Amino acid sequence: MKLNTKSRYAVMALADMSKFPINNPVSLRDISLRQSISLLYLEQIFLKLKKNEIVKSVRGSNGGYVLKRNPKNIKLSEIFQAVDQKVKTVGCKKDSKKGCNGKSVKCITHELWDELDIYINNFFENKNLSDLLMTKERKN
Amino acid sequence: MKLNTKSRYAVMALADMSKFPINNPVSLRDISLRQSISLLYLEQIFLKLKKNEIVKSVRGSNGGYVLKRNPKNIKLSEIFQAVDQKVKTVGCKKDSKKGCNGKSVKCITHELWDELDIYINNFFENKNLSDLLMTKERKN
DNA sequence: TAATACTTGACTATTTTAGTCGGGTATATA
DNA sequence: TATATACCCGACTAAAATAGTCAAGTATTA
Ligand code: FES
Ligand code: FES
Repeated sequence: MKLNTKSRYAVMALADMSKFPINNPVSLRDISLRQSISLLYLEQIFLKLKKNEIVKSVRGSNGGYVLKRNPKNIKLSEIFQAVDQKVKTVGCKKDSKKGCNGKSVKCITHELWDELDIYINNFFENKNLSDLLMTKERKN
Repeated sequence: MKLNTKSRYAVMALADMSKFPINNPVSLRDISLRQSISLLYLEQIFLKLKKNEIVKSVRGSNGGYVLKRNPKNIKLSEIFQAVDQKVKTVGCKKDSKKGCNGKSVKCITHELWDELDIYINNFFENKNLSDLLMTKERKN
């Protein structure tokens, strides 16, 4: 079980932004340099964050991205959803005839994975961006 | 975030076995048929379960695998460990010079992922095989 | 002695992930 | 108004991980 880079980078980048005064556009170039994340990859990620109303963009020189809401009100679950990172541990697929098809007859483990999904999502529901900032000294 | 088939199949197969009287060898062929899992893949999985003292094998005809302990005493965390499914959501690698290297300077999100890992592992620590069996009617 | 069933390492196809490329458009400021 | 900055967006590709197969066994029992 691991996280993909898209989600990790999204959280890293947004946490980076949260350290600056709100309404002050932060350019992806700067985030890219500070966090060592490919600029082009960041662009891809921020497009999704924008579509999902987490950030808004300011074009032109001196432009960048701005958090659309206070970090306190941005839950990690929203960020994950925005970058298409779903928590889905069940293995059943509607199409398959045999085994796990999750339809009429659920397999013996189906309920377990459902429970796990809810459990993990719960973690993300209860964390927001500003939670990340209030840990003792941080350098980058 | 998702689970790989190895872990899912391992849990499914062991849950399947738990339904039979202990000391009664269950052949992989039977599990394969009941759970629609490739026999050859199951063999691979059970090799690991055996090495990790979760099952023991009985060779020859009428042979098969037997749980080494009572299902009550087999935690899901052990099963996951056995099939090399680690929960590891941090992104840092020791080698990389820049960004997340998890050494002297941990990035702003490192602690978060550590916390998440512990949280998820906790779920597996507190579930055992027999927990899966005591849900109302189950067909397969 | 035939059939069953475990043993093991190596190999391969498929899918997913991570990241790049190219060719844009909008805006600020000099 | 020219130019640099920085967002916009779809398509593409390399690399890694996953899922599963193959081949060639060995041990045991009926
Ligand atoms: S996991 Fe849903 S039916 Fe098996
Ligand atoms: S996740 Fe460990 S340093 Fe970034």
